[in-house]
Amino acid sequence: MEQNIIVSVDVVLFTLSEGQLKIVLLRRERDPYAGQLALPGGYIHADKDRDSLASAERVLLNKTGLVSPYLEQLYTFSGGVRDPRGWSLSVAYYALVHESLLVPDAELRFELWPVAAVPDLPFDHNRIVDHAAKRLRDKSTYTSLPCHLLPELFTLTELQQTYEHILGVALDKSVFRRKLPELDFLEAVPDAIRQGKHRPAQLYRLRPDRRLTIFDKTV
Amino acid sequence: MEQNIIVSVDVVLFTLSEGQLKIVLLRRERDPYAGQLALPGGYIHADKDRDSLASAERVLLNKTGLVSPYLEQLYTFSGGVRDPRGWSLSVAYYALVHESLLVPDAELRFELWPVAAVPDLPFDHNRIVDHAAKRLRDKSTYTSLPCHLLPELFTLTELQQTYEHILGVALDKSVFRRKLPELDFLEAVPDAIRQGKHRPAQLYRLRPDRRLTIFDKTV
DNA sequence: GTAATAGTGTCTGTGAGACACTATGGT
DNA sequence: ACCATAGTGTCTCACAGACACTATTAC
Repeated sequence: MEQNIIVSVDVVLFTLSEGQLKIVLLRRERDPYAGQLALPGGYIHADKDRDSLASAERVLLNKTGLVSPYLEQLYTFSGGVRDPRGWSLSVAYYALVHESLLVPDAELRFELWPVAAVPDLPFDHNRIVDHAAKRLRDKSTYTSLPCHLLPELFTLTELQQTYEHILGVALDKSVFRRKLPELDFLEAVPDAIRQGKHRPAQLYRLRPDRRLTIFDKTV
Repeated sequence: MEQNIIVSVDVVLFTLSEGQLKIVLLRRERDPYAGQLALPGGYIHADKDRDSLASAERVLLNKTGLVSPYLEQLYTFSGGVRDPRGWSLSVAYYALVHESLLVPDAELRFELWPVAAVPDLPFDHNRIVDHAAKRLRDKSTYTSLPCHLLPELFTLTELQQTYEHILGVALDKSVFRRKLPELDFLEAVPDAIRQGKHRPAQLYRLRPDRRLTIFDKTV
């Protein structure tokens, strides 16, 4: 049963920075494509990893130093031509984190690139990024997914802007505020008020038991 | 780079029979679990298969003798405990065919089981079936997916009944007929009329360029 | 004629969208 | 006082749902 298949995971790690959707890329340390920017990825270790999700968590921790609160399997890419080493299969995941978790580190050198301007990547990583961005956008139209790009506490205006940045369209404030509470995946944090130059705003957080709420309507 | 991972594909093949959603199961010829009912599946052959989709097509052809007009990747299942032979990874696919394509064959012995009453299956095949059924139901609420369970030509009433069988709810005839044409994934076949005991019905077919139409509303 | 299925017309309530409005802070 | 942002009220149009209606066949 000699299959000679290279089995790995790759992770598309999204964050929102400077009002743009961005992903984490890092310079490959080894061949093939040593020195080039690519997605965080690595072999599945059958001796260490419970399953491919655990592999993705391990890769993410090793390469970016973080544990993502949201990590979901995206799609599996495979074939004989995607990796010069031979027939390969990669289970792709995508993750969402708030920018503050991406602390620059001398050891872990990663870069943030806008999804709209990702450079040419080795393997079929551009295809993976496109697939992930489409999934994120599609799923954001009918789920609470964008919450995971925000810090733990956030205002409704910030949440609305997050949806707008991902979807690329302006949303009506009144409509947005009417719909979201009905879906009750948010809870107002008592006495938590965002102070600013103007009228203070109520802070909300994602209900712990509602990490991904699916709406029956579009947002 | 000795990974010792068993890499395979499994296929959940759906059809509609006797007004019920059913799947194809077959008796395993080899160990492990020889003689037991399980999903059609097999190793990925790196020397033969272009990618895992090609593996799924080959497995389907070998085990059921058919080429499915609709075949989509479902999810990848993996881990150290799902197969007694060791750490394994299976890319699961699901397919939809009209009942007429499932011709019983002396060589290829497969059985049709209602999704609502699938027996205990080896590996994590019950989980795969559940995942596939959920995907089919979810996706049927906002896409033209159920078309693929019908023959090439069908009436609007048959299409409506197909949606009803999958979704498990009754739909209003008038609403259904108002919505579907707007989505123009169907075309009326000129002079093709279904004759029966009563008023004849116009026959439709899926537009070849619209194999999977995604609605912006629910059906 | 009746029965049965195909296919259409019409009313109504809900809710998305548009947008004007009020509220509350800083300066 | 004014500005900026937070947050709400209200009108309208579109459309899903309900259901009654017409149309066309077999008998």
